Amino acid sequence: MAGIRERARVETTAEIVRLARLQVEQDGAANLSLRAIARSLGMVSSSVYRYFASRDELLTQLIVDSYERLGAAVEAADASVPATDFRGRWRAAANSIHDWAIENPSEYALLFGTPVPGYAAPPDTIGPASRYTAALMRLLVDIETATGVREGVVPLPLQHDFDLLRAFFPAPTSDVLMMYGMNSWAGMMGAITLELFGHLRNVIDTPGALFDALVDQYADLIIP
Amino acid sequence: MAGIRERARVETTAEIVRLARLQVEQDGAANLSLRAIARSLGMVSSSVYRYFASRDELLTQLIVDSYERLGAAVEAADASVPATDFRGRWRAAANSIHDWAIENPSEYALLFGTPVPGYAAPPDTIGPASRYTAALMRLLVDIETATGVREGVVPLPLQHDFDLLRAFFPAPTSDVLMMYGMNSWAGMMGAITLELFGHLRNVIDTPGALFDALVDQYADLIIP
DNA sequence: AGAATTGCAAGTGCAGTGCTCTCGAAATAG
DNA sequence: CTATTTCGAGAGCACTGCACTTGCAATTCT
Repeated sequence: MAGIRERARVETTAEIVRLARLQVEQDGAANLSLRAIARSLGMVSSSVYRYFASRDELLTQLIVDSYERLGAAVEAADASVPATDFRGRWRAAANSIHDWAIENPSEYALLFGTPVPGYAAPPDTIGPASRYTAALMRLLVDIETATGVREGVVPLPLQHDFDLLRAFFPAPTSDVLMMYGMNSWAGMMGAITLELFGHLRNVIDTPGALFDALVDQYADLIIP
Repeated sequence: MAGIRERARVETTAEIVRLARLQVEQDGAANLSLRAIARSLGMVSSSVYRYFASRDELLTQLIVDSYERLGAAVEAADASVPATDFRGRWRAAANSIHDWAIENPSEYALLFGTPVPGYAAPPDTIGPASRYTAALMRLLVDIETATGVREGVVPLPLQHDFDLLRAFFPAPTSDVLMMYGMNSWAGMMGAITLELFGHLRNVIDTPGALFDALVDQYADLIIP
């Protein structure tokens, strides 16, 4: 059952992905090339096609992998704090995203940077892509379940959007908290993007401190 | 004095930039090529070097142009509202960034998306790059000049960062307002980036409404 | 009229890209 | 122990480049 062939396939696939990630890191996702991977693998280009049907399929694999890793990091961070310590959970989750981005800048860029021209993400990516946001959403649900529903109104079109989002989660969440969640999500991703893509240079010398301070402000927003 | 040559030079330069922008739009900034521009211009590649010393210089010009246009849009929006209507000014400025991004997605991506691999922005870009933020900063200064200084403390490292930033502006601004400004900036850019790069798909059907709602929340933050 | 600007041709020196097809050697399955 | 599947290699197809320099002639400016 082990299968020397099966094992070889797994290893080669992993090696291809590893080299592809390296290539994306150095030349950007737009210049990912199966031939170059084959070359550094000491293989012939056609052989790589035994493992990935196309360049785009390989790219999709890279994206899915990165989303999964980010999602796992957020889930682990969230789980590492007592479930009722909402502020701690929020801080841990937010920091895990920030840390992951700083440690894997090219992967963050692959997920949240400029889309690759000519590449359209297939539906397979939707699930993995929503893993980290689902973790954040569960935190919101937990907060409101414990502390009571928030009163307040959001603009009508957003009410509909939030209704659709709520459908995917066990306990409902109020419009206001969802709105605060959006605020925090946008701010968090914006701060990371600005930092990682160099827009805080000559502006903020301690981006880590800025991020922490922002996360605290978001905590005040989502936790009563 | 008109100078047929001078005029031709200006026109050709503009045409090169126009075609370059088109190319960036279609294939991404990483694949910007002087040869391709020369081809669509009906010129020979070496001639383009009479106008731009290198590919990177052309790219820099593109970036500077885009920053200037964004800056001009924000300044115009800010100026189109009575100076004392702070909420109106904030809304106008924020919306002008959002609108500009939606109307010029590839330019927004060029400025705020993944940095071009192998390209380092020269110092010439710093000035233009800070034009739109300077406009926002002036709004903050105006707000605090009119409504009084905010009390409150921010983490120590940020105090230093804010001190350096303040040095560039006539009237000082409180740490707290600066912090709220950072919050709004990050949130705004984050929301636009998420929308433009497709991360709100399957999440929010009315991104415009979300942006407006966020801008209102930021207004509550920066305007007493 | 001399100087500067511009475009062209040609060249240097470097490459590739994605993807398909056939064929033989090996590993597995029956 | 044969039959099937798997996989790498090689060749090939269709498509093309890229950045940047040099020498020369025509045009425009001063």
